[in-house]
Amino acid sequence: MYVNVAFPLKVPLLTYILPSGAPEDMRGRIVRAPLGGRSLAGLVMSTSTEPEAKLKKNMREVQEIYQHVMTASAIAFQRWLADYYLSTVGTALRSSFFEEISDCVIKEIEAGKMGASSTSPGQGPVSSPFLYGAYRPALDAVCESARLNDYRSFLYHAGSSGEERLLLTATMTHLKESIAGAVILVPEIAQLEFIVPVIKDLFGDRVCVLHSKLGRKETAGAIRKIISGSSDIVVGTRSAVLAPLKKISFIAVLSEHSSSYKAEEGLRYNGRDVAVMRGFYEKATVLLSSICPSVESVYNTGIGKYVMLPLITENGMQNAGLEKRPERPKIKIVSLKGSGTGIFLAPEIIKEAGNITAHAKRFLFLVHRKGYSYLRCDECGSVERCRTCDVPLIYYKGEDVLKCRYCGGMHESPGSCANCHGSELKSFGAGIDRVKEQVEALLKAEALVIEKGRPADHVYGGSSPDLAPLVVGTGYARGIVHKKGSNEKPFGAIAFQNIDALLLRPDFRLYERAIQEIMAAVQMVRNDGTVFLQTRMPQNKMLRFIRSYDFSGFYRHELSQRKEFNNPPYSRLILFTLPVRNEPGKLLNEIQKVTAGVDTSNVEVLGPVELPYHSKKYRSCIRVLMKSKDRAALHDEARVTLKNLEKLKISKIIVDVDPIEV
DNA sequence: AGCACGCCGACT
DNA sequence: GTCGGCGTGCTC
Repeated sequence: MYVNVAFPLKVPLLTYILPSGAPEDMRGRIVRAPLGGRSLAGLVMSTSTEPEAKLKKNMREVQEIYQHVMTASAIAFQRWLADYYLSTVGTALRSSFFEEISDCVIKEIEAGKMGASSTSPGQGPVSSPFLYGAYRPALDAVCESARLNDYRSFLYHAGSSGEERLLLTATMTHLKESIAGAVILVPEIAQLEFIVPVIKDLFGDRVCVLHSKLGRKETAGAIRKIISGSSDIVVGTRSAVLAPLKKISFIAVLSEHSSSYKAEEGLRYNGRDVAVMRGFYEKATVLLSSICPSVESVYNTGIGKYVMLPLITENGMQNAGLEKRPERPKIKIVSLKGSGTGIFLAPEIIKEAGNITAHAKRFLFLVHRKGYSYLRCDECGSVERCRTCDVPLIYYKGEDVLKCRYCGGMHESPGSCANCHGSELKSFGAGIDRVKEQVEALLKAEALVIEKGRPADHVYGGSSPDLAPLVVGTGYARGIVHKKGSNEKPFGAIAFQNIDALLLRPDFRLYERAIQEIMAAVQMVRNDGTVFLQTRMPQNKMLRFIRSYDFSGFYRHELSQRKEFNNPPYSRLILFTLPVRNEPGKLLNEIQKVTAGVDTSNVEVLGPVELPYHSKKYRSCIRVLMKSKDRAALHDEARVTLKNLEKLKISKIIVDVDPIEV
């Protein structure tokens, strides 16, 4: 007997001889085997009676055989993971806590105390059961599927993140007796504090938490609980979807639209997509929910891949003894069209900000640019740009310097235009510092600035920043300002100072991002409040859909656009990025030769192109984007292309299947 | 991942 | 002349 073993390394499966007397059921077991000069734990992926003849001579023997850690379906899932993300099983295993698993298995064997521990029941539900009546149709659909013990995915478009959690807890309460293994995903660690206590109330000690900020020991502890069987309900961020549960009957993905589910290093998987596939392999029910679902997911409900759950009706809420769903905040388009170039805030918004703060409520100005402004030559109209990245440089007034947002390069404030040597360089456009300046001048009050990388040492009028009535911030302000554990909405109103900055980027997903960002802002505003969208293009179709919460109009229009330009979800993308250290001329040529070999009957190749790369070690990067309607053909061509690129041996290659930022 | 092999700069 | 830098290759 021979075994094909995967190691948590970037190596293919290796074949070993089994010692006589080894058990028959080797697949899914951990073994220890010699590799190079050392001995390493690996996973038996398959067995064979007759290996390739040429290997027979130098084949080595398995040294130690341990227990099973994976079922046949878990192995199939690992193979899919490696395959789909154009990687190796070893790399997939490494992302799937294999090292922690093998450590734990080997340690426990040595200590001689391996055995199934008993599971303790939870304390029972604490949330009032009558609430769940409102969710009846959605709830019934999910529960019925779960009881069938077969794979199905649902998409729930919730009215608020509270509703998302409510359907989840309702489902888990109803399925309490039948749930055997569950994974609940949230996009960011901060969200865990809202959901973990609720799930712990239901399932007690069966719950464990898994996220990337846990230390080595904590991760090892969580993995030990999971593989020993004492914990079968895992709540966590992206990586929790790979938790080594033996059985999974239910998977939930909250805020499924979030780009945080996409891994940006290592195996670049999308936690939401992996959740769906894991559900498929484990015959689990998958519940995706969001206050603003991704265009992909809505498309998937259209083609029958997911089931769209019915919204909670006003009627249903009344029948359940609930008050009518409160009014949502108003979304108002404010035109800056025709205003002077030095005006960054419409009088209407300033007036409302004064009004809001006068009533002891808070007002947030969201600004999507850093620093003070760009600099433009008054003579020739050219904007100061970064010499290496060719993006406009940002002027920081306080420090009197120009910085490149891309490479971080800093330049002394120039006295004259780089283009025509004109001496009049004027501020143009507004960043967060310039908006703060204008807010303070117009409202004659101090404003708090919240920005990533800027210490929050500013204490407003002697009290804590939590109370500052006027706040100017980037999107980052969301995480900071939300009061812990409170259901109260932090703001009376929010203004997107320049929504056009979100609508004019060269990315086919920009409208989707914009609506998601606006809906996230809506969640932070009191129901009687307003979200202002300041724009110089008030007739923009997307803004008009968003203003009236017309989601179906939005998705219909967006899908038709995606179809017209053959963008996802109507096509699939695979992106190769090759960072380069010096002049890429020659390399570019060689890559050109590789990509020229692609069979373009089904697959489109864009590039290679040289682009700036955000790193000190590398000067730039070369990108090749492959695109196709046919997923299988795309993967086949991409696999061949990757092999040929690897043959060049000039650079490391970053492979991104289903990239988000293109 | 580790460990070997291998080809160019500062040292006894 | 050697010691050692870490860039590429291999591990059943």
